[in-house]
Amino acid sequence: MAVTLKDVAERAGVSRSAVSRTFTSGASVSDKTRAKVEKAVSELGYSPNALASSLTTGRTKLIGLVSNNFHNPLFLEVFDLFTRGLQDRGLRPLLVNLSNETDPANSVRMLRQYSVDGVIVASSTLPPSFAEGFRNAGVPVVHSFGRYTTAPYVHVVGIDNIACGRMAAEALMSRGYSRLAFLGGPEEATSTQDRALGFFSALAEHPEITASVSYASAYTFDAGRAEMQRLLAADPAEAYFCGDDVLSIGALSAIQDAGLRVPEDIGLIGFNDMEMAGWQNITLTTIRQPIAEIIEASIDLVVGTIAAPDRHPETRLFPCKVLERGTLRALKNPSSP
Amino acid sequence: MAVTLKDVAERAGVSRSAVSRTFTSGASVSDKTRAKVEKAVSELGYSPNALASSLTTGRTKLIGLVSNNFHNPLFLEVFDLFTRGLQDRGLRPLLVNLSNETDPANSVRMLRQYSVDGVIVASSTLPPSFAEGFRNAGVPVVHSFGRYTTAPYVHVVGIDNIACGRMAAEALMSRGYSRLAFLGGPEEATSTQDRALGFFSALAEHPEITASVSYASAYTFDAGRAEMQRLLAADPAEAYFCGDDVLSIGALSAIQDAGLRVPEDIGLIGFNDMEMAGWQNITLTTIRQPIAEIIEASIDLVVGTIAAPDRHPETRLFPCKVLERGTLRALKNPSSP
DNA sequence: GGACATTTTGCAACCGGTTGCAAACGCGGC
DNA sequence: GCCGCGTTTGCAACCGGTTGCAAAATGTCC
Repeated sequence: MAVTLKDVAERAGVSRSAVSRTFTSGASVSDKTRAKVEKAVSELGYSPNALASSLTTGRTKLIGLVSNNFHNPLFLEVFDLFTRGLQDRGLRPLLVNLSNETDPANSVRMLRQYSVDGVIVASSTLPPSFAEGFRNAGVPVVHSFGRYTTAPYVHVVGIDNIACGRMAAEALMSRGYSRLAFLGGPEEATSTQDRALGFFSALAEHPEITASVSYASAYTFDAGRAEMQRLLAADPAEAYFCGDDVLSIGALSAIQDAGLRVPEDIGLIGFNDMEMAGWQNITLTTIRQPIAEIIEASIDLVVGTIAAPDRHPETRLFPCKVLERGTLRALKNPSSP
Repeated sequence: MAVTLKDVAERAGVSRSAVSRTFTSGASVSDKTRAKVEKAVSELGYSPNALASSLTTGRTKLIGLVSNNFHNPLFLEVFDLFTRGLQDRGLRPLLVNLSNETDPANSVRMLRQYSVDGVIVASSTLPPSFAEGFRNAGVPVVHSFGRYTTAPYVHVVGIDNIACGRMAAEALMSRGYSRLAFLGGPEEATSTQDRALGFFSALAEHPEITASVSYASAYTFDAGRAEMQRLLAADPAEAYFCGDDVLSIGALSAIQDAGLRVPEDIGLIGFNDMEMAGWQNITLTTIRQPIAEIIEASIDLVVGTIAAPDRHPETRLFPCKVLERGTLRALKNPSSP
């Protein structure tokens, strides 16, 4: 059915090796045979079987793209960038959805069966041990959107969540809010832990500022809204740093429904800068995570590690910045008290 | 480096065939050798190379998942369902992002090089010819979210956009709106064309109802908002059927910013029912597209066609229904005029 | 214990490519 | 025409599995 190397060779009247060599760059083929082969190839519509060749070359150009984040709109952008970035380098993403999978070993086994050249774990909620599973199996791996560690065991690309927490605290203080709060995602998410850490460490130097903390049950609209409703019923703070944009939008809707004005009555700063945060019916002030750079670096790292497997694990963190929109008051004039 | 069949065979003291057979169901192996093999397997940590076996079996269990829809949040749900559905059947999605690719032939070639068992084209904006490219190459293919045709050349799974357009028109009329309009997506999208067709055909029987039409430049928030602003500046209709939820939300924001009330001043019905449509700050009345069923059927069809390649191309359309939320007035009592 | 049917096993060929190696070739110089 | 050199070519082995086939082992029945 499918046309193979042998068919082409026979048609062109050359050996199979000759055909193979016309397809591998750097091999020695005379112009004459190359021409014969190319003629036969186009007549027959041949294209080489990548999987068969991977058997001998040991390279499949398959990259496992593993994630458990199929509910955060930000990740649609992430998948878009990953797939295009990989394609541009001639690599193919084999997508693995971890949503209903708890045992990393299964994914490791599966991806090894397909002898992927490398793996990208794209998730801020998976534990580092997950990516390490691949590393232990000898598969080049990068943990994207992962947590910073001083002694990394796998490549990590992401942001400094602690610094971001600090940045959020400073943004709120510099706008004159003094009763602050952190509304985190699930307490067990390392991203939430780190952001809380940074947030409160920045506040430590400002005893005049009060701050409280609470956690939504998930990085979702409903969880953010529910938690904010609970907070409003008690004693709400003046400004909130929310763990995530989706959460923020949920919180925002609760505040608006309560008849309070944003940013006059309550200020809000989100995290991620997903596309929707900029929509004119939301205009969420948020901290932008440079996902394009993170993804670019992740791909670079995985490609580099495929080429040099013994390469030292590396951590690359990218700076975030506050994106001014409509849910925080204007900056206080720094010269006035 | 990697442990192979041969290693296991030597360790277990049996032939390579014996090892292979313990892994293929239905093959005859004695309990004794199976035990020996399994012992060796677990000692060595062996797992069979799926790609090597695909060479002889002709099955890779790889499914090309092709899409150009990486900006509509609905498609994150779509990818989630597809990847999980495929995984549950032991299939692996090889994701192809068509966003910067115009020539279908490239994708066809690439997916054939990886000898995928089948392809799912998930897009409402790609022309039928795209999916046909795979069919012509002898690859089982299903066009998900595709357009209905009476003489299908490939499997198509989706909805009846014409019926949906009609449904939207009826929803608006039954709520007492009489100056209607269709605000479509890009005019060249077949989904938009069909919905317009249905919409206006339902209106044809009601001369007392007036209706106009316009098109946003894309299925995006900004495009919806911009087009609605333009409409508001002229002579806006009383109720709009929008081509898509994202578009609707853009339009909604324009209406609200203009100080008009929804649904009192202007009614709005969207399309798709993406997660966000149900958020309490949106509460968009919309027509729900049963994506879970569509995806389930798509996977069934591609699996079925892999098993029986000569199977006749089939079209499966699923019914949509209006989802009552907050952007249309309440139903008019049918007994009153 | 022997004849026969049934199961289990290993051999060897094959899937579609790649690649080391040695033979064949082409070419310039004598 | 012959020699020596660098290129090009085909052979054959190999990558990691599967599978048809015949031989070997096992089981059954008398």
